Amino acid sequence: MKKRNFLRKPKIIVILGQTATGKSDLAVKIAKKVNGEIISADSRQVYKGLDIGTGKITKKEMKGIPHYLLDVINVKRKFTVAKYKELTEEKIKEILARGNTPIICGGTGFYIDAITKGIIFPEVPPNIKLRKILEKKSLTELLKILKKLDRRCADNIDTKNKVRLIRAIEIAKTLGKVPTAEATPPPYKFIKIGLFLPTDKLKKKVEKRVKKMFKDGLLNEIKKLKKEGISDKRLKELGFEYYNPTPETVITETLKYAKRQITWFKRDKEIKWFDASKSVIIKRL
RNA sequence: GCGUCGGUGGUAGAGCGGUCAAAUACAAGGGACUGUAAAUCCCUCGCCUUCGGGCUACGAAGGUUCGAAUCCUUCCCGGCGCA
Repeated sequence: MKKRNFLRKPKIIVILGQTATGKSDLAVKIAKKVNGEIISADSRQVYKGLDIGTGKITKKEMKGIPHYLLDVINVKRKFTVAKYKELTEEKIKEILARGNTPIICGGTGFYIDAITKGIIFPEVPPNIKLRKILEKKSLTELLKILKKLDRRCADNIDTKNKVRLIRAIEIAKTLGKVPTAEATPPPYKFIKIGLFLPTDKLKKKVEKRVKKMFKDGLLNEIKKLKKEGISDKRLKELGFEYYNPTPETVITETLKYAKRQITWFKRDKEIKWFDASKSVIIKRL
């Protein structure tokens, strides 16, 4: 009995899915039942000061459950998946050491996969200077550069995707070549719970949520960011909520994003999906 | 009422005798994704298809022409100007 427990991989609960489906709520509920501690998986909630626009959970809503990977960096700086992976793996270990259950909760599929599939990122941090130079070049120019550095990679890359081309060059320049995709399965057992809503219900939920966002002072949040010296360009990067938002644009953009999220999650067959409008869930675990 | 400009695919909007099922953008649908990921990129997008093509389409009906979204006539609808 004892032996089997010892050999079993520690369990980690993952709650993912579309925006506005109530992931945070569910995470807190589950955390209460299983001595859980929550790690956010949201590429924007990591920033301090992006609260209303990102729909960040409030202190009150946390109901005393510890939350991590929220507010870990200044908006002026840039966060990356690799950093996310590093910090999250650290947190997982800490939580497990305490004898609690880590719960990863969020909608950024790439971040979740980084943890869950153990993606190994080549150790080449972004080179802003280089990127600035490369950005001015055309696709064919970039491809030519990459071809010289790493023929094989150039033959396989999406030649129309500038962002990817630039990153490949960045890696090849420092490593000599671009390593093939790598991953090591993490020593955990992930239980993936996906939340979704039927289109009409999602729409209503998003509308409600966006209205509340404006009522809660999204515009003030933006004003504050601007006062802190955040440029328009940066605000744009932070998402459609942060650049000249109106309730209409935010609603339609959110819905579009929700669809893209589904495209991402669809290919992960380990996810167990639940209709968030039907309040079943929990139980075993 | 007269004059004038216009009516094009889900929307906006090109085309103004053949190369037009109709540029482009957006919306929609599908997909990719290994350090920007709410990012970035790709495909499909009238109907049918044995993927060669076939059929129906640019407000409506006629007409001119070998050939019309494109020219003419009438009608219907909308904007503007004059009464």
